[in-house]
Amino acid sequence: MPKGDILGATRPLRADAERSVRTILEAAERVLSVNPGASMEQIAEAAGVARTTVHRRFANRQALVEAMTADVVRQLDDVMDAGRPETAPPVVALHEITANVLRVKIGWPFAMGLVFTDADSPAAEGKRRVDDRCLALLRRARDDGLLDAATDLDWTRRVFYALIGEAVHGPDSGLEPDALAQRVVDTLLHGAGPR
Amino acid sequence: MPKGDILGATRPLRADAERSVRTILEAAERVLSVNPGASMEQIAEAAGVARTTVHRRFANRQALVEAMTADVVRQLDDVMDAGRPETAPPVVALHEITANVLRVKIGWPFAMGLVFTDADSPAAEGKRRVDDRCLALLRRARDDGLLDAATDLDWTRRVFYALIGEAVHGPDSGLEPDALAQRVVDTLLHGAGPR
DNA sequence: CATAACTGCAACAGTGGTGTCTCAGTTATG
DNA sequence: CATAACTGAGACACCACTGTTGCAGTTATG
Repeated sequence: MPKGDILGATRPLRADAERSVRTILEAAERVLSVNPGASMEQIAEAAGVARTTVHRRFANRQALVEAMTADVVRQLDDVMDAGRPETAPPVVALHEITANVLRVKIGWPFAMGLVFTDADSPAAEGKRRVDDRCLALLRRARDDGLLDAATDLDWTRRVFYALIGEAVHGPDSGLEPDALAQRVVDTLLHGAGPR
Repeated sequence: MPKGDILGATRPLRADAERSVRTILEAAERVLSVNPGASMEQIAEAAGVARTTVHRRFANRQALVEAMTADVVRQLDDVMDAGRPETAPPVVALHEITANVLRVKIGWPFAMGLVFTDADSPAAEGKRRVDDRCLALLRRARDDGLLDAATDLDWTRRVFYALIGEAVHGPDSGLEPDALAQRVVDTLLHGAGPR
């Protein structure tokens, strides 16, 4: 009775089962983002599915959560690709990537939170890859004179993440991702001081 | 058998009991900052105290957590007072307050996290007071030309909080609070762009 | 120093979540 | 269309945590 998706050694799921998995993942995100300690029962209910079905697809809570973070990391990878951080002009890539990451974060706040706090999650190496590409982009930005030459890139990257995290909170979370991205990038580059 | 500290209607605790309360609060912070879902048992163990004693002082988990957040909010109040945000020069107050808040946050990361995420905690009105004073300080800073005239103060405040939150993470959390504060304020005012 | 307060320990019932199993009914798929 | 996969439902044992009580021994305090 193979449940884990550990290294694709399992036969592919039937189409409806695949759909179940998706539904459960999305319901879990909705429920856990409101109450991180919610029970499997509550998640199942939100997914419109029996609790046993959840356990059929995910051996335990941890497996479910790991699937969520893995999914989000995959989305982040896609988003990075779409932004062409290695080739596009730094400002453009920065804005593009920011807006798209915001989109992901708005839809998956819980999973994103985990990816960016739990250092020892199985999605950690994927996160590191994203970090590296982000860092490389910032280095390009600095070489272009967009950032101060003395800037600590690691700190800058963390500030960047923090700004993204902050942009989705509060009263302006309903704004267009592009508008939010504008604000984030502007703040990252210039702060709140006079121009 | 009065347990709650609700509105000081209870007889003052004996000196050793008072000490117990403190020990438990500090142990709870230590344990919960590592594992937010830790059991009362684990907290009691970390405090070097029987589990029943924890329950004697705090009716339930919620009461314990609320005591922690209340304590932290009180510390924040003190810190704000010490910074004289209404009278001292804005730059000075900003730096002073940042450094002191960092000190609090380093020692009480879990409770601080709650205060700044849970909007409906009983410490909410205390938090709002802190928010207001912070906002007033930023307004003074803007009037002094320290911030751009068009700056959205609410956004700036949230960025300020986020930067403080970020400063205590990562590899530099061991730095002097003053050095961290320097970095936070500098980033808040100028961002990462060229000067 | 006498008393009241505090503590540890052991035991207890209650609660809620977890993970598993079976089975009957439905649905996708070659 | 025959088969294999999937689902919901009910039931089950299990477990960890919670919150309370009683009691015997210790400690602060007037």
